[in-house]
Amino acid sequence: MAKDGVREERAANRGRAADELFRTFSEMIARGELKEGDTLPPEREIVETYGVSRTVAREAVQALANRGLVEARPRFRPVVRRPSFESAIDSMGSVVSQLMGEPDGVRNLFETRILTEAGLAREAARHATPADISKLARALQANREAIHDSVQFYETDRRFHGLLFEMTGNPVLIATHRAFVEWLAPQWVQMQKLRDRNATNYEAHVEIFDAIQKGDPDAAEAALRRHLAEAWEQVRGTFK
Amino acid sequence: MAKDGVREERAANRGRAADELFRTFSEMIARGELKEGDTLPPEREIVETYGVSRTVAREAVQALANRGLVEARPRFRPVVRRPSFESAIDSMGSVVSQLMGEPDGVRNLFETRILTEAGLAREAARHATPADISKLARALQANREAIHDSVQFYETDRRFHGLLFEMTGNPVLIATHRAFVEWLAPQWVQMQKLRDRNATNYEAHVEIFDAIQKGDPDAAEAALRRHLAEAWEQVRGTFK
DNA sequence: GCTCCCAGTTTGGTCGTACCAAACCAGAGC
DNA sequence: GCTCTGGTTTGGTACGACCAAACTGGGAGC
Repeated sequence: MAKDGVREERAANRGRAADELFRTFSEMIARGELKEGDTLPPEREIVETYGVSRTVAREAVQALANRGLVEARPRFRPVVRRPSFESAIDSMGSVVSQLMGEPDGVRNLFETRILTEAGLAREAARHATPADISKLARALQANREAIHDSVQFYETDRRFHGLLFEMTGNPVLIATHRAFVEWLAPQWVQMQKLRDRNATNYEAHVEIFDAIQKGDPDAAEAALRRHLAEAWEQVRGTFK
Repeated sequence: MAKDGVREERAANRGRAADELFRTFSEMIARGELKEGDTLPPEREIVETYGVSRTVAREAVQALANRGLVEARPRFRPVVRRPSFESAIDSMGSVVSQLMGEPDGVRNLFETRILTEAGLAREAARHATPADISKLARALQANREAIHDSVQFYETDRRFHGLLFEMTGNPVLIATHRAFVEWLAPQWVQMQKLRDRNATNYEAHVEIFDAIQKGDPDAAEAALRRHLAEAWEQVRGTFK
């Protein structure tokens, strides 16, 4: 009863041949048969190799692209991208941007950022190496020099906060920072014009840095929370 | 007229008609024209309304489904799902599972969990309401009663930790917990058999609870870190 | 021999039609 | 009122065709 077997398999798969093809390719990528930078076969070749229609082949490739496992551009063979937490977070992008519509969405995300970064500040205060400290010092210096250039200040601000994430050497956290920045950026641009805030924010960074350098987790967390809470007030202010 | 609009737009974009359609629908969802639970039009109707081929219509719907904006099942009209952080994290699932292949992937993720949960433990110690405390107490009680049933213990364990996330009332964090559990679960099942560990883990939970109840953030964090670090050792042990 | 250009080929994107199977629906027959 | 039944709806799949842009190879011109 081969037919029944096929039908059963289909039923188990919710009846989608494309899903099976999708799984086939993702497993190939997982196993390393398809390495980063490799290209998928042309659609017409997939058709022939796997005995499916081009419809199915295309759907599978689209699914791979949607999940960030391959990068597909018109008229180019899809390129395999080894999945990173970055690409994972990328795939959330469009969904998250929808959530930003509601004020609570922004608030919740920001709150999460505060919690995460507060933890990182403590971590930094406890485990920062001299090399970490000097990196932070340099970022702080750059931040100070950019006080009168809001665009530049934004960059150096981002860099300073980003260092807290990078110091862990944990790609998940590094990707998380990128996500925070990317998702919250739209809320930020509106307040970039408040130049007088730059000096205040720089001072806050100094406080955080000092606490980390002294190895005082409580002070580091407190300073960071003050800093971000203040930033939140500014964001919320431009809302209402 | 709508037809001409669509065609013009496409000409400007030089391709990717499906992306246009995708944006059209996601904006409808964002604006609330399509509410949670509503159904998308049948594919053949989309074809007619927007003057595209069924290929394009299907691709757009598929993209919506991949992003978790709609839920599509064979032979049923796609149902609109208001994007939640949960669905966003869902869309990362397949990518993340690939990353778990590398030991570092698991470690990095677990490290992130420790950082997050340590922060939550502090938060709980400082801001837990009597209601929160009693919820924790009940979870702890259930945890104790399940010491001799590993499956049940796993459930109550999960619940106890989950409460730390839920206490914030922040859906981002709640979804994060679900993600941690889901992604790390495969590493967990292998160690469920170590029944003697249950008692140890329960004791750790008690420590955490006590610290929270006393309102001692440092103790709460320390207890939680000890607990998770120990769990990590167990996971790593089953690896090598 | 080298460069440059052009026609033919590859490849993804779109369209249209056709058919299937499961779910749905409405009316017949009891 | 109930069940059975056959037509309709709807998503899934298959072919086949055409387009536009990128790629390729080889010949024209220097």
